[in-house]
Amino acid sequence: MLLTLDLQSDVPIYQQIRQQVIHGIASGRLAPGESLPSVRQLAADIGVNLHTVNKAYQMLRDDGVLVIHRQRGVVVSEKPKPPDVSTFRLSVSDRLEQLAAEAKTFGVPEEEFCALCRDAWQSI
Amino acid sequence: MLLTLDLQSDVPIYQQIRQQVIHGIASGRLAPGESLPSVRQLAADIGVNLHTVNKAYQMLRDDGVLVIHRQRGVVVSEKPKPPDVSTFRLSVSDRLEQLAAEAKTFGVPEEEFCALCRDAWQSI
Amino acid sequence: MLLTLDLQSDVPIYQQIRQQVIHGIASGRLAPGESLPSVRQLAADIGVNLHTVNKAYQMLRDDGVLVIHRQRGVVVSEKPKPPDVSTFRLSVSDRLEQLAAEAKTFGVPEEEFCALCRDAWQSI
Amino acid sequence: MLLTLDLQSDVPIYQQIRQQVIHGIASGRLAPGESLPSVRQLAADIGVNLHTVNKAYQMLRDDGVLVIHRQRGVVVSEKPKPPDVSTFRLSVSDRLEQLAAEAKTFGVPEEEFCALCRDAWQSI
DNA sequence: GTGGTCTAGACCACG
DNA sequence: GTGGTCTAGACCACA
Repeated sequence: MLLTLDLQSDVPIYQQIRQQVIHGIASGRLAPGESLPSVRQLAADIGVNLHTVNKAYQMLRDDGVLVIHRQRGVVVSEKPKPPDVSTFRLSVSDRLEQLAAEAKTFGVPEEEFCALCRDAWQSI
Repeated sequence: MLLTLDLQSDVPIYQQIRQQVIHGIASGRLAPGESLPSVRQLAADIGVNLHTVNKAYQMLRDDGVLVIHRQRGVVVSEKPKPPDVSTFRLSVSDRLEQLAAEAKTFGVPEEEFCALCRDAWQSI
Repeated sequence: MLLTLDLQSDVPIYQQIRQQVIHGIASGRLAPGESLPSVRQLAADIGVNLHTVNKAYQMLRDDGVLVIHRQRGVVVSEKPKPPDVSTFRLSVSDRLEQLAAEAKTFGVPEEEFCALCRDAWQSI
Repeated sequence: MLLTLDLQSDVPIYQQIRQQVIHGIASGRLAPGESLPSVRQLAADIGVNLHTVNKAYQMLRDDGVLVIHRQRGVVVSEKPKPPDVSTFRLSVSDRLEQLAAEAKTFGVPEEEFCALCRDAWQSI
């Protein structure tokens, strides 16, 4: 498992870690049941503080994506499910609508936007 | 023009203002050439700090969405164009991919994601 | 608002803070809409680190008990509701059953246990 | 005797063992004088570390729930009594009050809380 | 060795 | 001045 971080980005590091883990699961590079490096290990690997990694792991645990196993360490959950499905859908819809509005304002036609959406899914 | 802000949100207020202006333009509620309230006016209307409104307006100007005339005030640009089209496309693609990965991880199938994308565009 | 902490307790400090805020709300000493001291202020008052207070505040925000207002600071939510009501009920039931089992094992009869429950509610 | 452990829970395993033994006694599934598996036996059965089981047994012995004979092994005490009755009552009251405060804060009315208490006792 | 908790001190975004 | 983020280093509970 390799994470590519941009320490100069305005996106918080723990968010980047969270996103990359989610992307890894979506793409299949991280299989359910697979182990992730320990907090300390990952922190050392990517050169950030252990608390930063821990925060990302905690968020992913709250999201139901990771399971913090007392002996087996950190593993990918078998069935990642958000705590509240309907809230999750609304959140996705909101962010999509905002993205769509931005695209439309800047002259992207509907067909192209839909094409971008399909491409995004495919490129995972 | 009515802005609905959520002061309790973790999204910065200036971002909310920016998003709502963009949404207004995308939806047609704000036509090109139309005037927006001055920084002072809007700040007073929605009860936020001058600097906050100013920051949002500056960002929208940098995005090519607003034109700020010394005398005619703040007006919606005739043809909003991002400073760098290819950068803009990449940014949209990135955010879409991230959204798609999140959806996929949480069990949303591809067809439903595409449907959500279309709905998002329609509901603008 | 006065918090009484036991720094020697095995209960984490941020848990104690959380419990006392909840107790304060239940007892009416903290009214909805009322402001709480800032993270730094409270940390200084009770002599703990700011991060410890922050963790407690974040948990209470996640529980819907507090609202972190961008300008008004930290205030008690108008209608504290757990994110998932049914999960909350189950959690309370579980903890009650465990408590009941402990009481029964140590010879507390049913009537007395129920009396203790009523007393507990009354003494809030 | 069957123990159901949740290795993913944030509750320490030795606590889970302790709770389940207490619950077993309260429910009558474990009768006074009945034998429990040895530390080694139980550890092997449920697949945890020796020390973990030992810690749970020691706590239960300190609580007066188990008697550990060098030859007869581990047996359920005839009349489980906490070392200090008044301390025990206070502890139960404290935890009940905390639970009640939490319930009240999250909108559970008094009658329902009392009903939950009765249910908890019945469902042992 | 693992994660959980706490401390101390720092910089930045926000309003 | 507020909370958000990150770092560094420490101790402890758990297994």
